[in-house]
Amino acid sequence: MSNKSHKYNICESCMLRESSLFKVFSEDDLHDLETSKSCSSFKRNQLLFGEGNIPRGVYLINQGKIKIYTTGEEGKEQIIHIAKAGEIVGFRAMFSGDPYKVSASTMEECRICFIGKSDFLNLVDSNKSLLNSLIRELSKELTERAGFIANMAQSSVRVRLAYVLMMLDDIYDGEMINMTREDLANFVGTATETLIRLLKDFKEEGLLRTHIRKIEILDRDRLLHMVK
Amino acid sequence: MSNKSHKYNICESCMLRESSLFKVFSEDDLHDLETSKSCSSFKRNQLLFGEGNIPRGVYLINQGKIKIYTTGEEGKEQIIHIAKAGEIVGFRAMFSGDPYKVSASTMEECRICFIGKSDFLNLVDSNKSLLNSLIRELSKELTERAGFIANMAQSSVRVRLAYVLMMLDDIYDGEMINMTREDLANFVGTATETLIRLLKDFKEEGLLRTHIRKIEILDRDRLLHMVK
DNA sequence: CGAGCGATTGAAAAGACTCAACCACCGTGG
DNA sequence: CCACGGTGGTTGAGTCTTTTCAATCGCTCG
Repeated sequence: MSNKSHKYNICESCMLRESSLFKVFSEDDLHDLETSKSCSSFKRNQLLFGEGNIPRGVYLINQGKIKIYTTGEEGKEQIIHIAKAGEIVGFRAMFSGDPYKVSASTMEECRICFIGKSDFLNLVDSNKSLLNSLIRELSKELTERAGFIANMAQSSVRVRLAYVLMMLDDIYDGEMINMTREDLANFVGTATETLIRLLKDFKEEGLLRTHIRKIEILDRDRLLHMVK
Repeated sequence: MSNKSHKYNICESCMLRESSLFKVFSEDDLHDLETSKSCSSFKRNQLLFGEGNIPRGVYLINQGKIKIYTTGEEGKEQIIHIAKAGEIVGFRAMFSGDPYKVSASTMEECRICFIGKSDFLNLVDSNKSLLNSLIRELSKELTERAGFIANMAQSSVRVRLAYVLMMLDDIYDGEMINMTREDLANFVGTATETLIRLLKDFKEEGLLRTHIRKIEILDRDRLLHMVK
């Protein structure tokens, strides 16, 4: 199994034009960008960047999902965020210039565009509305994260699971939630065994159905009610 | 006991010039700002804004500490952040225009400048380096928050307390940590009783000394070692 | 077919929460 | 000046939640 990813510059179906962040660009801007980005395919479980790496650019997700996580000293991961198609990953660290404090890797087959640091910074520098979009985006995430912190700090594992399932239901938007029990446990911040037991409870209560690696939400309202 | 705060526009010792965010301004810009801001004194436990309020401007802290927190349905608070002199509070929600998702109130006597929404937005609009500073600031907080989430989600209450004490030691910078046990518990995300018992343990291990409403860190290194 | 990973279950132990009571300090009004 | 009430701090005991460890099962891939 080769670890290399296939590179190609011309991608017809590139999300570039779809991404909310890049909506603000003119066709000309986008054409310039076209020449400076490089698209690649990634298999499942490939690392985009790791804690401590120096940021070299940003990643625009065309297809697939990326987990952003930190790694504890005992190797336990904590998933902080799951990025989906249209999102830009890895631009926070670029402004500070500091090494990454988190890692990012693919959770499924992905198609991703890479834009080098200087190209991206030029782009940002020449376009104030992009700056504004970035600020809005960051503010939104900061707010989301406040809610996440409150939930993690105060709630039982049961409620935390309900909360995370609601987040994932949004992220997977229509599709079934598709991740290993271990990843899910690393998102909720609990032991895999505890997670499995709670999923079983939820299943028995008719809240969801489980499949191999997949979870089907049946009663969104009741889950939401548990959380708030 | 009057609940009104004393308003005054001229404040000689205003932190405006000290704040890292406002370093980028010229004296002229600052002079303009001088006319549009209004400074006030606040007593302990006064609310700056509450969850659901519409943002009307930003708050620049001259003196004192502000807690930013969410309130659960059962009234339990979760402190997300403690802002200190020099920080600007409440500007995230301004860009999105959404109502506040958090509340802010004073933890001690405070002196605070208020800058109205339109004044602030004009300022930001006319000054790209301020935008850049804001982005850097937001990125930094986002990174901090990632670490906080990981800690809250994965660690025992004991380690979470150590982590929060380290944060507070930075925030109180030299001074003793000064907050009620309840607030501290609401920061760590635990019951007040549990917090008190752990503080007692830490005290017996020589890590800190407790006073009324105050905590004196004795062995920073060992606490830091518990966390990482 | 065998290895290995992911999922699952059971049982015991540890951790944290709840409830209930009590103490200590502080400012107020009589 | 002192009793009073209130807030904040502390302690104990019992209970529930969650973790840990150990073992088993099923499926997929080489």
